[in-house]
This record gives sequence, C-alpha cells and structure tokens, in this order.
Amino acid sequence: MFELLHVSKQRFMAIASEFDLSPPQVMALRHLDPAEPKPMSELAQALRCDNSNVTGIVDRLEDRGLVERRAAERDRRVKMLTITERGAEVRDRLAARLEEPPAPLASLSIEDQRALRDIMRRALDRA
Amino acid sequence: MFELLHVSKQRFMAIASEFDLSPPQVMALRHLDPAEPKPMSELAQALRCDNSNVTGIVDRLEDRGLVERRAAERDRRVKMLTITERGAEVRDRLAARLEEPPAPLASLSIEDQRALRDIMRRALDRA
DNA sequence: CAGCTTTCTTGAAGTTGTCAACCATTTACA
DNA sequence: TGTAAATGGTTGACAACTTCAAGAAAGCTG
Repeated sequence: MFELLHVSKQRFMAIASEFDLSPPQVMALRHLDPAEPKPMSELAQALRCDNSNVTGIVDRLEDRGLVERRAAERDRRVKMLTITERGAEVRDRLAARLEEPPAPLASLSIEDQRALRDIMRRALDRA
Repeated sequence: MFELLHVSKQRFMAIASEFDLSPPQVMALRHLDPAEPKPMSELAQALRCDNSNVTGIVDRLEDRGLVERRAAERDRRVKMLTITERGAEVRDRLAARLEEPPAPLASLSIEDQRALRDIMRRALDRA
C-alpha cells in the first residue's frame, strides 16, 4: 500500500514535469474550471493550504499566461480565477495524461480492475 | 483514485507532523535499519533524490539526535548512517502509527479489505 | 462615521529539491 | 609507482512550497 502510494507520487511528479509544472500548480489547474471562475480562497481550501501560499502559486501560473485574476464585481476584495485559452488547452492535455491508468494497475485483469474500482468507490463513500 | 491518493497524502503529513518531522524525514527513518548501517547514497536512491539533498535531511535528523553519521572502515569516503536509541524509539512509534489502516479503508467490510489487499499484491508483483 | 471582519498580499523563516563545483579518497593503468 | 580518472559526500546558488504574522483594501455593523 505504502509502495503503491510512492509509485503513484513518482508518476504524478513525472507527468507534472512533462508539462513543466510543479505538483501544486497541477492541482490548481485541475481544480479550476474554465467555465466557472472561482475565488482564491476556494482554491486554498481545495489545496488545503494557506491563502498566502495560493498567492504565489497563482502568481507563477499567471506569469505563464495559464490563469487570470479578476476582481469580483460583487465584492472587490475577492479575486476570481479564470483559466485562459492556453490554460484550458494545457488543462485538457494534463487531464488526459493523468487519466491513463498507471502501469501497475493497467497490468491487472479486467475483473481485478473492476473490483478495485468498486471497492474504492465504497471506501470513498464511507469516508 | 485521485481522491484516495490525496486523502492518503494528507494522512501521511498529519502523522509526520504529530512527530514534528517532515515527510522526507519520515521516509528516511522508515528506510534506515537500526541493526544495519547504510551509506548516504543508498538512502538517496531509496528516496529518489539527489545526494546533496540527503545531506540536508540527515543534517536535521542528526541535529535532533535521531541518526548518526560514521565513516565506513573499508572506504572512508562513504558515511554510514545508524539510528540512535532515541531514533529507534521514534521509528517504532512511527511505524505503529502508519500501520493503522487509514480511515476510509478501515470502514470497508472484511471481504473488501481482503480483496483489496490481494489485488494490490498482484498489481505490485506485475510492476 | 468608527470599528470590526474578511480577502488577499507581503515579508520572514524554514524545508525540500536540483545543479554545478569542490574536496577527500579510492581505483585504474601506464 | 605515480598520475589520472572515478566515486561519495558536502557546499553554495537558486527556485518553489509552506506557514505564520503583519498589513492594505474593501465591506459590514451599529
């Protein structure tokens, strides 16, 4: 189990570096929705880290033109995050790459894969 | 699956901080064996990071008196890492804590847990 | 309007990570 | 044997993540 986590983490970092992104940047891109701008604080909550941390991560994503900050109309304190066109394209390729089943799991039989999926679902439902 | 990884990572970091250790420090302690000193380079390989990185991690573990560096007799370039008495005690408590099944998995039925374990084993054997 | 709260930013400090350069030691070979 | 190359670890520079404390700007409340 421990081993599997380690392998998965390696895989995740390898994919992130394919896109020249850091793991938190990938998490941020995954969470943001091109159709629906979200405030920084929500991203911080999703990433389970401090607001001030998100500032830096978004700074670097914005430098690369992947996301944009925009003051909310209703409350000008909150900055809404939107994904740019380039960002959406990267996000899609990233999602496709991450959805490929990891090597150890791909080598399992179809029945095992199904069983695994069902057990995982039950585990997360109970959580 | 993604979600499960995220949850597991959170759990791991929470346990690490219970012991006032960082994740890499925990990984290092887990890898070292109180009975058998190992060279820095082997730890670097296990942690999949640069030698120079291990230098810093071991520095901080040594500052807390958890591990010790000792020049190998055969080749004085290599530093053998040993776990101190305090280190072994921490390592044991840590192992016990990490072996407790994580909450989402613990809530599964016994059959599901067994099935999960068997599938995991098959996955890692094939890898 | 005055004071409190909320959202985000900034700055300091610490850890991780990589890379290049370096030192000491060992090994290879001419 | 003696010099050159390889090896193990350290150091320094740099970038990113992380948290905390302090601050600025905007909004809310009485």
